[in-house]
Amino acid sequence: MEQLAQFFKALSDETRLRIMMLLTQGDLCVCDLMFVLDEPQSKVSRHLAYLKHSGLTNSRRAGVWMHYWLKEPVDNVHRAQLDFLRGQFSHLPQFRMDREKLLELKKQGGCKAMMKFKAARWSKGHPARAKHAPLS
Amino acid sequence: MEQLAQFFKALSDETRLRIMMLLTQGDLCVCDLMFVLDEPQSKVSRHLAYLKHSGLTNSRRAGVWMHYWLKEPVDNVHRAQLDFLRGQFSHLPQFRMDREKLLELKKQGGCKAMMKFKAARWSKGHPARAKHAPLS
DNA sequence: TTCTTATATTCGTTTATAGAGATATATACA
DNA sequence: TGTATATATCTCTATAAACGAATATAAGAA
Repeated sequence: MEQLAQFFKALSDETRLRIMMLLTQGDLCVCDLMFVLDEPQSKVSRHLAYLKHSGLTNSRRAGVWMHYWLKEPVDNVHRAQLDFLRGQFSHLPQFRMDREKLLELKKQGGCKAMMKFKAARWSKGHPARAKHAPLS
Repeated sequence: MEQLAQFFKALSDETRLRIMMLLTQGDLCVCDLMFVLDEPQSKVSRHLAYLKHSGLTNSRRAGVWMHYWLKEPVDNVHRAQLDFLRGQFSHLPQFRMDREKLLELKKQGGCKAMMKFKAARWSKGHPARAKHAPLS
């Protein structure tokens, strides 16, 4: 029962819910998620760590990138949980929008290309990066 | 999505999970739950209030007793949530034990009779009630 | 009215969680 | 060696939850 409660707790945060629904589409790296969720890196990373500790995801390093994906179910309860997520809620507006944004991202070359784009924008004076902008 | 996250949060506590599973058996009063869960009154009452605020239960006063039951689903998401609970987890050991204890309670005359029994025990010196015991 | 009972709510404390921003780590590349 | 990048972790702050104990409320009985 503790694991069931922990599963529910892991899904009780909207950011983690969105992450889990996105991971039903396949494995993703942190910057994919940063882009789709439009949330800061430390936030995304923290929630990914939470999901991993809850036994819902696995991760693997691929060079500089960390890839996360849904762990294979370890028992019938776990399997029922994942089926529930996948089957019942994918039509909710937020999840649908997230999926579309992810699709668009992939179409444009994935997060690698997108990060370059953002970096370019930021170097032109994005306030959160101003201190890293060229001095002249 | 907020309501989905709230549903998960409501079920992320083991006491509330046990209460929800017990309510799938029919409506119950607070003292039924105190007996089955073996938890103090304020704790049971607090979690019942939480479930009600989360939109998962309804309640009705019947004399001195408050009865709680599962709210009828208000939409398809809600219905899926309840089906999920009912369908997948009733075999887990804790829930099974709780159900058996509830059955036993009902067989013995319900919480009304049981409270009398406990009161009798307590008046003989149960530490938690010692201050209410007769002085001589 | 007063007493008892079933339940709700408040109080004080403790622990958990979420967040932003800063810093640390690990890999790749020059 | 650096240096840049992707990610993880830490620090600090704020808010939410959970708990037991105590108190309040509401209904019934005496």
